[in-house]
Amino acid sequence: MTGHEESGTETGEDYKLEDQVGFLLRIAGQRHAAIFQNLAPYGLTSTQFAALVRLAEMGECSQNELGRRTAMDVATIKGVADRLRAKGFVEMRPDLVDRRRAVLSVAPQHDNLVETLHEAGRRISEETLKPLSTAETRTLIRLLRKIGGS
Amino acid sequence: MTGHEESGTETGEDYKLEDQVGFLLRIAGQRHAAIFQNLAPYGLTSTQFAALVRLAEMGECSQNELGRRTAMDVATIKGVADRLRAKGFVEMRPDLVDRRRAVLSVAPQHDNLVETLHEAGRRISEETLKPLSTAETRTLIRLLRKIGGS
DNA sequence: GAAATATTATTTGTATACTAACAAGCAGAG
DNA sequence: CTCTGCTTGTTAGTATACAAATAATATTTC
Repeated sequence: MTGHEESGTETGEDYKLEDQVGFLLRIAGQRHAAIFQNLAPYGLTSTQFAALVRLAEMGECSQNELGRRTAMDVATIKGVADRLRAKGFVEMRPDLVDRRRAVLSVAPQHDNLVETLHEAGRRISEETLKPLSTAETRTLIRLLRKIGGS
Repeated sequence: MTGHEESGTETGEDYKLEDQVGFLLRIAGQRHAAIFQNLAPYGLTSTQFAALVRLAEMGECSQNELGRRTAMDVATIKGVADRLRAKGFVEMRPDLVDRRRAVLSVAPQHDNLVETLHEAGRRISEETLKPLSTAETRTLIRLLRKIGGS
């Protein structure tokens, strides 16, 4: 049942799953997720981390805008924001001007939180990129950004 | 509230979310998933596609082994296999030798399925890699394989 | 001001993806 | 043969991720 090479015709330029971008992207993402889980503070997941870092950068932000700035769907950012609120990292108050909006902000009691996050983030990226040289790292970042659409 | 640069000390080598591998991997994966959804035949998802291609390659295979060969967890491959069976692409029969096992195989009525899958797979990879040159493509594949752990 | 349009947040449904726990079966050591 | 350890498949729980639909509110256009 190994017959994917019936004859010597040119149609059989065999398709290798292991060489496809999508497959490799998934596997690289899996390894990164595993590293993240080991090194991220407070049990934050990768998306929770991203949303929190971005929110700290912006000070205050509506939920949907935070989603757009972290490449998350409206449904996804809702779940992430809910869990960040449940963990006490994020606060929510109604917007007095636009009554549709809820304004998110980082809970004030976490003062050096941002520094902790940045440091952890750097370690996580470093560990993920450990198999690469400095030049390769720069190249990978550049190419990933290109196929991501920017 | 933009204060992440309190002074001119060297601690403020600012952390850019957009430059982190994990963030870029997620976004690249999102774009690939969108392309996949547009070009994949029979409404197959990326993981369903991978499992099906691999199973066709192997002829027959236990569920767990198929998972290992496609980089999927036992819990993940179960869901994928269930959905492939529900769609009629995959059949399951008990293993007579090892009574724990269930042997999976591609349903026989889909004869040119593999060719269709390979062709679609090539188009999907091509579209995903469209922003890159041929040399860049080769480099990306190589670097992704490296950080994926092989 | 009223109507058409857009935005914000929510909810439902589907599909990965992992952990952890479990039962059943298999294989080797003693 | 029995005990131990391993593999196989299943289930439950948590967390992305997206589509699609909905309700409430803003904005734009006339």
